[in-house]
Amino acid sequence: MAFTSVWLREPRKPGGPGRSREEIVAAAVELLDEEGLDGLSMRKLGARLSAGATSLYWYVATKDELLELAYDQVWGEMTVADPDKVGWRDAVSVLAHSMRQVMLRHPWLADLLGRLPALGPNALHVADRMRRMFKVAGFRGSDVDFAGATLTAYVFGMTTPEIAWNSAMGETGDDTEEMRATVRRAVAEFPEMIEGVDMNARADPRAMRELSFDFGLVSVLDGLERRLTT
Amino acid sequence: MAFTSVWLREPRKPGGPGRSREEIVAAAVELLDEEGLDGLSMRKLGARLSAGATSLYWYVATKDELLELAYDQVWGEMTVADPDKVGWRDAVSVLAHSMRQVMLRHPWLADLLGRLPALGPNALHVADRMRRMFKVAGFRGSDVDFAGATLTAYVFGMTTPEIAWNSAMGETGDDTEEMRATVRRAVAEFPEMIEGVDMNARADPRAMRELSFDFGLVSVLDGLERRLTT
DNA sequence: ACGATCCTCGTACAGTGTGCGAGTGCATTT
DNA sequence: AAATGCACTCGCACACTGTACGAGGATCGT
Repeated sequence: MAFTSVWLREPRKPGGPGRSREEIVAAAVELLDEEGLDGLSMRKLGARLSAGATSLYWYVATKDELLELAYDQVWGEMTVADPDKVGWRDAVSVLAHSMRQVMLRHPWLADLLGRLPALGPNALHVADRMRRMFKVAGFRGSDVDFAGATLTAYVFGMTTPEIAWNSAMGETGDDTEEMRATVRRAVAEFPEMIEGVDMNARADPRAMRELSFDFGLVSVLDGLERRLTT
Repeated sequence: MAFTSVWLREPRKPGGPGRSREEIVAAAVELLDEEGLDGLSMRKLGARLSAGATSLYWYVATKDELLELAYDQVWGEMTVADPDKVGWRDAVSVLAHSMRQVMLRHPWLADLLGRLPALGPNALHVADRMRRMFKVAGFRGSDVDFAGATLTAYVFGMTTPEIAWNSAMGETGDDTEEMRATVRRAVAEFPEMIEGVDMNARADPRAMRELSFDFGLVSVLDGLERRLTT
């Protein structure tokens, strides 16, 4: 059996006197936020809960299961609007921005996206609502899924490099003049690139990324809308 | 100093009598293709080259550097067309499909995308050519970068879950009836989702993903094109 | 023959996930 | 009250990881 997931098997009975799965997952998310995916180890997590490392294995079968739980936990932070009230374009747009914000808040999410199936209740809830949005928009049949896949692909694909950039820059936030110089040297032989690097040097990176995200989002929404009228 | 990269420092002089960086990187790519990102360890890679694990550290400062090199290596597999000959839409479309194919061929790529800066020569070459494509299309200023970011975001965001799905399904390729049943149980309480799952059950997954990719790609290209006319 | 330089690798250390089995405390049954 | 059983904790051990260090070998210019 190649395919397993926490969500496809019965959990242990809750309500016992010991620790709970919830607080373990909450602590895991905390630790992940503070130290990143590599910073989460069973021993460290155990220490944070004043427990032995192997105690956690009573509540969770493997570390991967724990990651699945933490993963779904943050899916719960996405805000989904009702397309019947605000219109499908606004609803989708709000969801897209919300996804981006959640990813920026939990940078380790990007690492998990490509590795875990999104079968948790929170992830399914978001997917369910998104399907509704695109049905309200007028999509039918497989196109509903296609449109949803396109939207999430864009958001994840756009935000993932943004996160990589943030963490590469470390805590300083902005890129230093020195490092911009070395990058310029690296792209020296690519004429088109030099232009781009020089342009970006004069701009506020954070605002630039916001602009870039909105530009692409509007494009994607326009492109999807066009599928409806033909 | 938070930011480092192989590409921003001088490499060791090549041409010595010993092993070369090239064959190490080539072996690393082989091993990655066969066993995935977790399957690559310095000891295993050393064994494959009939060398001690720590010998490799003469050519490469850390394992992360090696990954950066392997990463850029496969960027070299992308095929870039000349937009002056085939038109920008075709050129971009060919590149997008090529990116997807390369990712499917080297599934570990998806894991690295969010973690490494793409500063290698091959990655820069692709970025350079893509800039050209969008300039030929008519984009100016920052919009050139925005359009490029949108396109790559879509391709990576679409292909990454596809890879995750493939590897979750393991070698069987297709999803079994049994597992489709368990998934159906997981989504039982989300009305919109059930419909989607049932629909997909009757379709060939591989063809479906191809369709989905093309649907989104056309949408993105249409959306970008619309930015030009306003 | 003698360095110097390039290159290899054994050993060691701190860290990882987790299987196993012994131990603790509480609840229920006898 | 005693005994049984269950829920839970955790120390130890194993196989594995990346890589710092330093001792050795090989090849070359002189």
